Amino acid sequence: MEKILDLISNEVMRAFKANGYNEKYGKVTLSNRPDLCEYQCNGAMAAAKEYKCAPFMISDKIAGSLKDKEMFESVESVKPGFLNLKLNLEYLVNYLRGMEKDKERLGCNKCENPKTIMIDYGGPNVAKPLHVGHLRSAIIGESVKRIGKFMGHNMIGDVHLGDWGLQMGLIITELKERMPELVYFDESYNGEYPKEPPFTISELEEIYPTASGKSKEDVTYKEAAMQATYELQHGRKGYQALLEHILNVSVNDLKRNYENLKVSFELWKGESDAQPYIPDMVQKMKEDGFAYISEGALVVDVKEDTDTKEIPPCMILKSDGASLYNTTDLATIVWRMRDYNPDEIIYVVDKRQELYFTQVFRCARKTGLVKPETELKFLGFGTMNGKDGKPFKTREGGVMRLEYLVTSINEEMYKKITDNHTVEEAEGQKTAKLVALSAIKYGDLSNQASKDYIFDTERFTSFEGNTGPYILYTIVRIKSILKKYQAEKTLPQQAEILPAHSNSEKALMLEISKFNAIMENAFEESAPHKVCAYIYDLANAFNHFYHETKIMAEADEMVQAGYIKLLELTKKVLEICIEVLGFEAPERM
RNA sequence: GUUCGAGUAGCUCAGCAGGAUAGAGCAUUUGCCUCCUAAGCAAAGGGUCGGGCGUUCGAAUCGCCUCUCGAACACCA
Repeated sequence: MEKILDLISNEVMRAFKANGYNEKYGKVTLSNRPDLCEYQCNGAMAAAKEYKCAPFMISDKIAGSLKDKEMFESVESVKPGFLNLKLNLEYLVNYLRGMEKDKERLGCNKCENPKTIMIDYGGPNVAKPLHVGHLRSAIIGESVKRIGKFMGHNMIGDVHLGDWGLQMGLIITELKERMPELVYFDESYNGEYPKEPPFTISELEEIYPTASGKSKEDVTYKEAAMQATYELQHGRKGYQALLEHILNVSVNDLKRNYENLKVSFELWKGESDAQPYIPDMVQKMKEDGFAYISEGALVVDVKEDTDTKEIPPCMILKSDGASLYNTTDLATIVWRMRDYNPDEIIYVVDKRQELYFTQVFRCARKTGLVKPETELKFLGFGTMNGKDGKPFKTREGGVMRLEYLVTSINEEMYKKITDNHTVEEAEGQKTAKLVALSAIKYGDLSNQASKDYIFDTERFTSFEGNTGPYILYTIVRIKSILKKYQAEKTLPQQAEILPAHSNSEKALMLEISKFNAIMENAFEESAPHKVCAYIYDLANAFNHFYHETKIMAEADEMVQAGYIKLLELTKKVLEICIEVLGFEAPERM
């Protein structure tokens, strides 16, 4: 369906044109004076300059020719030159009926030209637990992906594991010290390696920090780790078998953690998957004359004439010939283009890496790794801070494990729920998990991704105001009425949404009608927070209506049935929205 | 130092292709459960939109200057 704002704009633009003015002045916006009107057009004041006359002369004329249009309930021309518009009830109701008919998408058209978009939003390291630093990337990336999918794009999420480099060597070295008898360390061994990993995830999570600590103090240990890394990367069989185990154990655990957050990835690729592409890529950059030696390192110039600041060259190989993060990221682009040929790649990464990614993107473009029209988008997010405004830490000052954070909020939530109601243990736990997740995700997503934000556990778990739980509560209220209605009667065949009986009902309808425009805009700007702001408004509008309207007590069957239809539509809109945000509502709470 | 970002109510944040009285939530104060879940609704107080200058009929929004804070600035990822 066409967006309602466009339909209105088109009508007003036609009126401008019909009166001999440039139609561009007919653009309509949402009213910022809801007490006066629902939509407004300020074009007359801008047009006054061009046509050298008083603004209200123009707005009067336009109002005159719009007055009889069935779209509007009222059109007023006000003082300097505002056009204040109110939508006709029938017109609005018809629009909602149209939305309702489109059961899956509620009138939100899929995009005309679906794109293949890869989205890189994980970045967890193998053998290290997820910590709060991984939260934003996961939450924002997942939501952007879901919004894209809803709009009809082919979205491919890639976790992009940190599974390459010294950390692997460190783990192997530590394992060797602890269990030198393992066959993986026997170079003469030729048989099959055991299927069972020689460690559990919790052992692995302890091994890495231990090894990392040792390597900082003990030079020999570090050298051993570097040697192990080298041998691993050059095909030592036993080590590669160990790497398999490390990956499997670690990835299983990561998947479990991400599942708890309702985050999933289409691809579980890692930095190691990019390594095979490096030699050819580097070779080609040299042959094509892009890469040259500067201060010993192999670099590609990426500065442009329009730069307002110095953009250092993109380094491809260190002066010792080793590859680095840039190399891996560029090589990752190589396989992504080769295997998926995406129209766009989105990186959901800490915003502090912006300059770095500017270099990588420019280098990829300049050296022809991507097509000229391939979009490389940096979606930087800000830091998650504690209540003191400084980066989020545990009470002891360490990095908080994500699992711990989630569990503690789950428990907090369970307490609140059981304080308020008596619920069965199992249902209470399940509800607590859903509500907790909404608190965490909404708390994050309702902020603009690019800004730092304060993760205030108390605020997020207090459930008042603009929070995830408030949204869920609204949905639960609707579900509750619908259930009650269904228990008592069946919806008449001819039931339809009827023209609003009150201001609050119309206000609710107006909110609902914005749905497709919001989704489209949220996708275009990769901005989940717009969806949050929308459902908050929608939930407010509903609660206002709910408070004024006794739905179950309504005597007129058809009026009541109309309310039920409106409630169903409201619920669907809310549910689609929280679905793209990445959480869901319980039946009761 | 250079560049980028931020500065809006006591606190956390919206608003920023210029528009009519700058909006929410929390906190504070006050009403509303014989009535579909009060995790709700209604209402009050609270602001020189960091400061200055400019463009404009009109600026939180655009331009310039300035102050404060944060971040980034080639061999880390």
